[in-house]
Amino acid sequence: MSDEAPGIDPTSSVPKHLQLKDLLGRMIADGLQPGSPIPSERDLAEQYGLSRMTVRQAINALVADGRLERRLGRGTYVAQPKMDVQIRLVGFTEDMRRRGMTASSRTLSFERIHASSALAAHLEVESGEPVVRLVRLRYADGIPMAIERTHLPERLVPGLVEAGAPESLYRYLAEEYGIVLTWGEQSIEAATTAAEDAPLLGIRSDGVVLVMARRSFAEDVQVEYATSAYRADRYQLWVPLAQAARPIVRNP
Amino acid sequence: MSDEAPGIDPTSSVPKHLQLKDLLGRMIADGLQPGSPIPSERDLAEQYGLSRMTVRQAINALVADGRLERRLGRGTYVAQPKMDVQIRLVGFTEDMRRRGMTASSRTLSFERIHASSALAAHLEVESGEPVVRLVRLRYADGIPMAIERTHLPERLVPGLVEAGAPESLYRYLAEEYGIVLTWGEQSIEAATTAAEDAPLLGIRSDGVVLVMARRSFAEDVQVEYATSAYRADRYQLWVPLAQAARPIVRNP
DNA sequence: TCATGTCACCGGACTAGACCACCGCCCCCA
DNA sequence: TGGGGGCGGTGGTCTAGTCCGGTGACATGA
Repeated sequence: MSDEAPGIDPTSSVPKHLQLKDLLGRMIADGLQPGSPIPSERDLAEQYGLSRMTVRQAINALVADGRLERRLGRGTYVAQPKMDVQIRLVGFTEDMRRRGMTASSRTLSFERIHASSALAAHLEVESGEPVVRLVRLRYADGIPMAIERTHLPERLVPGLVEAGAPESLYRYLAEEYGIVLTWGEQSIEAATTAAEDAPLLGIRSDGVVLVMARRSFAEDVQVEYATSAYRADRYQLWVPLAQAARPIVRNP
Repeated sequence: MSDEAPGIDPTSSVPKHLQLKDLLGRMIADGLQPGSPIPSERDLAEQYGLSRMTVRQAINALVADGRLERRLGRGTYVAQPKMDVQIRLVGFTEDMRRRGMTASSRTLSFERIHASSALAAHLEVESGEPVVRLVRLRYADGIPMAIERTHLPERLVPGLVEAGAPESLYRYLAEEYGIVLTWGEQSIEAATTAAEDAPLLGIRSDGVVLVMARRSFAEDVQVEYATSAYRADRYQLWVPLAQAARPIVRNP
C-alpha cells in the first residue's frame, strides 16, 4: 500500500515493455471501462520515463491480445471484451463455469495401465509404458454431460494414482507437478454412443454424442491424451473463424 | 523477369515493413525449407537499406503469423508448417482441397425468399426482407459429404439469383461484389439427420451428422448465415487449442 | 447560422545508433 | 586428448529523435 503509483523499475531484469504491459493490463482489468481511452503514447512515455518505441511495444502486445484498440489520429482505447479468439485449453470444470453451469464429476476408474500400441501412438509414449488412466462421468448442474477418459504418462505424474483423483486435474498438475499446459489439439466428430456409456449419460443406447479427442502439451512434451463423449442434446461448441489466409500469388 | 532482386520501394505508399514482410513471405513460400535460417536482422537491414527496427517489425509480423521462429543467440528460422492456428473462414471447396479431396456440388435450390423471423434474427436483417437461399448437396471425391443451406441478404448481392449458382460462392462474392469475408463464428453440434436429408446424403434416416451453423461477416456487415449437416462417418473437425488465459487476479 | 479552414494532438512509420544476454565454435592449455 | 574460455554473431531491449497523415475541436468568415 506504499507504492500507490507503481512505476517501471529500471533495474529489474524484467524488460520495461513487459513491465508496462503488465501495468496497463492491470489498469484495464481494474478500472477502465471498455471504450474508454488510455493515455497517449507520448504521455505514457513521459510519465514512466520510457521512449515512445518502448511504450508502443507494450501497447502493441495488448492490441495483439485484443485488449486494446488503436484508432488512428484519435487514441488508444480499451477494447470491448470479446469472445476468445480461439478455443482454450481448459478442463471441463472451467468450461462449464464459462457456460454458467456448475461442474461436478464422478470418478468411474482411476488406475495404472500399460499403454496399448494405439494409446502409445496417441500419447507419444512407448508401447507398454505405464500410463495413468482416469475415467470420469462429468455433470453440469447435476445432470450427466459427458464421459471423459484421460491418459497421462505415469513418469510425468509419479504418485498421482496413489494420491487419488483430484477435483480439477489441470489445476492439480500445475500445483503438484508444475505442469502447465501450453497448447493442444483436438478433433471433433459426431457419433452414436458406445453401448456402455449410454446408461451413464442417461441417454438411449443409440443416442448421439459429440466425440472429442484431445492431445495436450506442456511446451514440447505431451502430457495428456483424452477422449470425451458429450451428450449432443446438451452440448454445443462455438468457434470463431478467422479470415482465410490470402493464397500465395506470384504477381499480385 | 527484369527485377530479379526485388527490393523495397522507398517512394511507395506501402510501409516498408509491410513491403519487407511480403518479400520475406514470398522467399519462405518460394524456396526456403522449414528449419532453414533467414538472413540476420542486421544483414537484412543493410541489404534493403532499412533500419534494424523496421526489419524487426516485418519479422515480428511473420513470427506472429507462425511462419518464422526466433532462436535467441542463433538466428531466425523458417517455422515448420503447422496446422492453422485457427479454423479458417473457408468455403467447402477450399476445405476439401486442404483435406486432399476434390469438391463438387449439386444445387438443390436457388431462390429468393422472404426472411422468417428466425432467419431474420440469424442473418441480422428485417423480418420479411428478401433473402437469397442456396441449398447445395456437397460431394467430396464424388461421394455425398454434406448438405449446405446458405442465406444472404439480397440487397448485398443484387442479381445473384438471376446469374445462377456460382461454383465457388466465396470467390464469386469477392470477384463480383467485392465482398471479402473477414471473420465469422460457427457453432458445432451432433445430431441425427433430418429425414429429408438422409437419402441425399446416402445415409440411414437416423444417421448421425455434424451440424454447423455459421455467420460470416465482411467487416461489420453480416453477409451469410449458413447451416450445414456433414456426414459423421466422413467428416471430422480439427481445432488447435491455445493456452488458457490467465485468470485475472487482483493481487498476484 | 453555417460552412470552412486552421491547428493541436493522436497514432504510424522510420532512423541510427547503443548495450545486453545468449549461443556455438574454435583455439589454447592442462 | 579433453575441457574451458574467449570471441564473434545473433536476437532482445531501449533510446531520442523526425516526419507523416488522420481526427476533431475551435475559430473565423461568408
